[in-house]
Amino acid sequence: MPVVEKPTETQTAYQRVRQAILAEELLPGQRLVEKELAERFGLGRAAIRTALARLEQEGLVKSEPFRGATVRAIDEAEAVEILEARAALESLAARYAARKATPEQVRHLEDILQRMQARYEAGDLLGMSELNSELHQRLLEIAGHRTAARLIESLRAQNVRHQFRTILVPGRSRRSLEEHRRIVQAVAAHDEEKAAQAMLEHLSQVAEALRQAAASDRSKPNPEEA
Amino acid sequence: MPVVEKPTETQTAYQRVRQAILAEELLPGQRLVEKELAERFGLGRAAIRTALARLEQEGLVKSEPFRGATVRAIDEAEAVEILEARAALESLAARYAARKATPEQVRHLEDILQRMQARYEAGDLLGMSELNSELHQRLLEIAGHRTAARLIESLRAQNVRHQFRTILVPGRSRRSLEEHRRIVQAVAAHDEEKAAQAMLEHLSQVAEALRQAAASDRSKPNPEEA
DNA sequence: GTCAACAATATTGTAGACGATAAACCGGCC
DNA sequence: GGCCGGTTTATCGTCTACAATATTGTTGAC
Repeated sequence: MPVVEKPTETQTAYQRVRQAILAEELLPGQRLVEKELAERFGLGRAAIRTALARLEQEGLVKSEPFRGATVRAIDEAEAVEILEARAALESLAARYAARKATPEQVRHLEDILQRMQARYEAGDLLGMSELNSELHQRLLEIAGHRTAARLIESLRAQNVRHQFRTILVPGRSRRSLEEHRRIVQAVAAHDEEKAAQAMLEHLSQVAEALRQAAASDRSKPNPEEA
Repeated sequence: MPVVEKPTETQTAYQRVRQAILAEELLPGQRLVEKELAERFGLGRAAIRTALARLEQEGLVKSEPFRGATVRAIDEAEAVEILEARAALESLAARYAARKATPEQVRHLEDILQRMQARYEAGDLLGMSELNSELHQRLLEIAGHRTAARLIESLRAQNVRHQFRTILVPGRSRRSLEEHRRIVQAVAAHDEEKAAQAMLEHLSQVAEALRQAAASDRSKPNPEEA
């Protein structure tokens, strides 16, 4: 019999609501009525309530007294801020990864890189983006810096809605591939300084691409967004 | 008549408990029984409950299902991690501060620096530490990077218990003064790169001092800690 | 037709009771 | 004396009900 610790309602509430926000089933600005969510997920209002409190602390939800909670809307300027903070922290993590990576871990990173290359050549930008996330995730694990990891995860969650807006910037995917290659090379060489620098530049480039994408959106805005 | 928005119980609960932890009235490892806290602060258990949830998300409290919450204990290794993360983020903030500081703001920074110098010459290490905090705080305000500011504040809160352990390291205060001077100079000169670098080095030095203090603690542990 | 006062409604904030769980306790057995 | 089983207790997790508040809708005067 597997030891399946029965999770408490509050925990599942937190995860379900969080997941719904990350999956964009709940959109920014949307009201989060406690009773509604309770029924939707088959949970009690108390559970939803504390979940919302935690999510607010995490920055995914905004709530005002007696007026309820909404999914926090993050505009372009803030998305850039978040990316900058991520850059600072992931740069730290990359430094740690360069210090601690084992040969096997390096091989794994290089494997991911190769698969990214294959997706790039196949023109599969979405698949590339997934591998991108996997690479960053793996670097965090190698770094073993739990404080940085926690913060980065939180920042990444806040930016889910903006994560795909850069991949269509012309030439971006090619440069992205190159940036990742430099990061992995530095980690493989245990060059801490270079790894930190490469990661910082990489995410700065992402921020720049996001600015461009946002600027292009402003000239021909997306009609889907009512 | 001033518009004193009557705060809700949950909000006051959050602030009171948080304050109590930061003031070290509630010590690491100490149990946080909901009913006790409710009576102590004259609030309902529900309010305390959500306050604890938020504080857990913030990293100040640790709680396990059905076993209650405790003030999270942060050991030396984690304190160093937290300082490193702070360094990365405050470095970013210093870069922004260098970019955006007005002449008046620069004067204010220099004023704080002068007062630090005075305290240093008077041998008033505690006063110096206060001005230290004020300087960092002021830099954050000048930077105007709210994402970084939020994270830094959270990290600083987690390290309150370790913040004074470095000031007795021999020669530390003199070097600290010099490090701050370099930061302010770089900001005054609007040299972003230099400001970021100076802040990174400063906090790395603090981390180093903390390691030393911890090592010295291990050779002759403090008898006060039962 | 517009605006202000007021009533009705929806939703959150708070209180208290009850069931669920884990730790502490107790008694019997070896 | 130490260990295992059940029992008790403290505390948390959840539910229900009610009070407080903001928002919406309605009425009436001008």
